[in-house]
Amino acid sequence: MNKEKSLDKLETSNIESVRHSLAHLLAAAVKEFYPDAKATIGPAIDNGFYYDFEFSSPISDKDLEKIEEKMKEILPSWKSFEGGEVSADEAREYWKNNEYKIELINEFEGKITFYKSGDFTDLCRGGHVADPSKEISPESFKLDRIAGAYWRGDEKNKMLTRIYGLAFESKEKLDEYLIQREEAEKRDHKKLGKELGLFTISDLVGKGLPMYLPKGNIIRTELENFIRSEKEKLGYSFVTIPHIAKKELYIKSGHLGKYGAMMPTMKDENGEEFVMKAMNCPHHFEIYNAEPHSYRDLPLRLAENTVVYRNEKSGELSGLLRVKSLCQDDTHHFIKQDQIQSEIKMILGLMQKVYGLFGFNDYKVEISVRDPKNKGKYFGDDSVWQKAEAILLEEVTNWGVPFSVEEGEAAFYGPKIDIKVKDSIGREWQLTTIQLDFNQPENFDMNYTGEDGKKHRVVVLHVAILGSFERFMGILIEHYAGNFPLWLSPVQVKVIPVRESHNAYAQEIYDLLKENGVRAEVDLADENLGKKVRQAKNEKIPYWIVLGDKEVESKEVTVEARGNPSVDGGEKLGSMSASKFLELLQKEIKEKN
RNA sequence: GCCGGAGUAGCUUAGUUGGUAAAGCAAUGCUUUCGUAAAGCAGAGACCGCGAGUUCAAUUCUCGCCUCCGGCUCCA
Repeated sequence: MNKEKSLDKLETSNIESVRHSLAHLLAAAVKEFYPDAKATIGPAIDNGFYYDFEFSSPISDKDLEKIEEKMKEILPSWKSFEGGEVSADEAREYWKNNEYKIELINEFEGKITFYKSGDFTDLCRGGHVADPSKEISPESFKLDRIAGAYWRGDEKNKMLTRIYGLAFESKEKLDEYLIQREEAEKRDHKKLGKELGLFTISDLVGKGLPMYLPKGNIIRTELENFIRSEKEKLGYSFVTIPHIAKKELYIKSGHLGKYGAMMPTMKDENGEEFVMKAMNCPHHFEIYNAEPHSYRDLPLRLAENTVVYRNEKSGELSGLLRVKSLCQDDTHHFIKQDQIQSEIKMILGLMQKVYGLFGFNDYKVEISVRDPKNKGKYFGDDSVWQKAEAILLEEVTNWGVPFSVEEGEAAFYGPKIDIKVKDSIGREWQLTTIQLDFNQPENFDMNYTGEDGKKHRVVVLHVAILGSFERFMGILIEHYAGNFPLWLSPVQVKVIPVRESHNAYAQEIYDLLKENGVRAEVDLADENLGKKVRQAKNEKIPYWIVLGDKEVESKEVTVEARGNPSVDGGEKLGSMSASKFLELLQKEIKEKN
């Protein structure tokens, strides 16, 4: 066991060396075609490597093929990586035409090292394979795509051209990855959303403004009802707010100063400026302040499923995952300081219940804390922060899941717990967020009367469990590959008569299902059974019932289930009375599994 | 916003070295009445993303714009 583990580790570090070595090879090949291209940096990444260049004229995808061929041509001549150390002056002289390398050299403290393979020398701290010609198979890597990337990741800097490559231990692993990626793309929520009639985005309405089609709206409504009822069980109070507010509200909250560019504004006939809400906190604060509060009222949890509007950078918008209008399952918890811990425990409990129900196992937990080197940019005193961070840490530790602590990622008003889930092509999206806020209670002067009869400051928790219905649904579509569990399925049962003469019985069964709250459809089309079954399967409907002479005579229904969607053919459940089937459906819908 | 790619019937795609477009599926009509992943036939359906320019002629070439995809940056 131990031995295996250490072997794995060795392999991992070896593949990193391979990927890093390939980045050098890529730069060498690029230099062959574009001698004046400036190579900047080129690290190994998860599935391969990349290298950023400044080209004097743009290159495109079509150029990748020849560069890849050149890499394969050079590879056999690379028998080693020879490293060495140089002085800063020598290094500056060698890379005198490359301002990017010069910038790096000027920043280096300590040794400056370079590595040479074949005719190509690069500034590099090391980590290569000993003999590329022997240790790298030309079949195990492939240039993937081309992209723009700012120098040092800063949008104020010049945009460079990044070439991404894929690299694995073997050709087989590379092929496997490519097939996997292809499979993942099939469950893309944008593609399935269209195929299954879930949502649409109209150019005329505007980009980033998705609209739910009837079937998608069923899923959304079910999600909304679900999260509402879970919150109501825990004693949350639901409220409703308007979607615009006077500019002054956001000046007071500080949002306008910080995020004004992302908040659409409008003027009324008197010239008064209103802002479309991009967050709900200030409205909920005003609801809190509408009445005096006693310590006996706390925790007070104001919840709402409500749409916010955010002007995102246009290149960022993507299907349901990044949009301009999104409905949050937002909650603001108004609590006493000594309730922070129990409240977070409760919220994490709710979150685990929700994630568990959907079978989300592949998520990342982050605790975002202050940047310890820059405490000044956060609100509140040290002791409260330390306490708050300790509580988050303790609660997440108790939970027992792996997590990372992200320094400097806290909100200016407090630390937070963020949960990120991957989409079908591996990108991470934040869903749940739990934020501890000591700033806005001061700002909005939010108080309660304590046992001692004196005024005390409340603490606010900003919480969204699903995050936004849009993003959650996007992730859910990909997670289930469109095969939603029964309770979420837009169409739960399709009634399929074998021949026209069975239509009346089919209609009768359909009516029965509808009357009992089952979302059913009846397929009366003039088509053969095979085609109707095929359609039901393509529509990813969980159950369909086939009705022919046999069923009409026995007064039963023959039930088939979608079963395991990855294998052909449904799962035949046999014949039963309609009432028995209805009972099974209602049980499954209720249990939501 | 920036870099690269793309936009042809509802969908998936073909095509034109410049002469306004082809197919399958879907939809419609007729035939067929069928027991488990696509029955047959027919007609219809396209300002070839939008706007300019070049040309006798532009879906095709050039420019601008819009939208989408991947990436960068950002993300209360």
